[in-house]
Amino acid sequence: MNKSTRTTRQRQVILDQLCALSTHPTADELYHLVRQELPHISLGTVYRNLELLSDQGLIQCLELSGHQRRYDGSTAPHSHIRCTVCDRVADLPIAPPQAPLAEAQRHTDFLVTGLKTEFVGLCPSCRCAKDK
Amino acid sequence: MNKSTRTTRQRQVILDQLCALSTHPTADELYHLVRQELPHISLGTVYRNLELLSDQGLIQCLELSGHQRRYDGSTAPHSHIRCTVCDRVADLPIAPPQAPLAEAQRHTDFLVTGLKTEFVGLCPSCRCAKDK
DNA sequence: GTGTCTGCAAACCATTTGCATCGGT
DNA sequence: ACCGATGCAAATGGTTTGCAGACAC
Repeated sequence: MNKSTRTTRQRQVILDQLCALSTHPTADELYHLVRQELPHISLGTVYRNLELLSDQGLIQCLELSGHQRRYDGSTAPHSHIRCTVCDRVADLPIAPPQAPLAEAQRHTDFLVTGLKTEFVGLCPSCRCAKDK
Repeated sequence: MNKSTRTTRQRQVILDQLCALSTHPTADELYHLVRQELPHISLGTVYRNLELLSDQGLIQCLELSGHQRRYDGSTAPHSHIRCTVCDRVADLPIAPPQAPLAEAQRHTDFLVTGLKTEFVGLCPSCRCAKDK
């Protein structure tokens, strides 16, 4: 049986704000946004709620190869692309590429359960900066 | 023109040890190994050399979704699988899965340059632990 | 001798945690 | 009233950096 959770104002605002965004913010970025509505919220609370919401499957936690964790309000399956220069992340509305898990399984003593993919590239502004 | 680099004993030992391993060690794991040969080496030196060697293309730096960076003495193209429980990483001697970069490009204003893939699963020992 | 590299220790930065208090139920 | 959640601040842990002395060339 699952632990019961309460609907606090903090949790609700965090979820609402995240779902209203398509920028895949870091915990800190979201913290600053939420603070405009709840000026006394603490960063620890943001972290705790993001973990809880993602455990409940209401949001998605993106552990891409960048330096900071990012969060996505959409839980529908889609891909992501990350800018190799500024680490910005965008959605890519195509299904995550499939891979031959069965073939992979033939080559390892690990139990193969999945594949994580991440497109990489240059975001519009880093792309322009580079052209100069 | 590239900055010149010197062949120090530290750099050589780090490279040799890493290439002799197939365990994809973290900087800290490698540090402890290297210390058996060079007891006074510092962790900072290990980090600096790993970065330098990977800039030179002599080793590969793995930024998988785990918590720590890992390093691979082999630069030949191959895949990796990561244990979701203990973060251990192993080689997978199959070519990295291809993806339709051109199709991805049609859906984003990023300049798509590549795809990073990472198999995930359970390593033999975490798999056994789970069976109990 | 020049300029890179090292060891050491302190700094950094994202994330986590302990604790007293608050507030949903 | 109970117990989960919060705010605060300190702790953690991986990685980076400043600096004075050491060493490769």
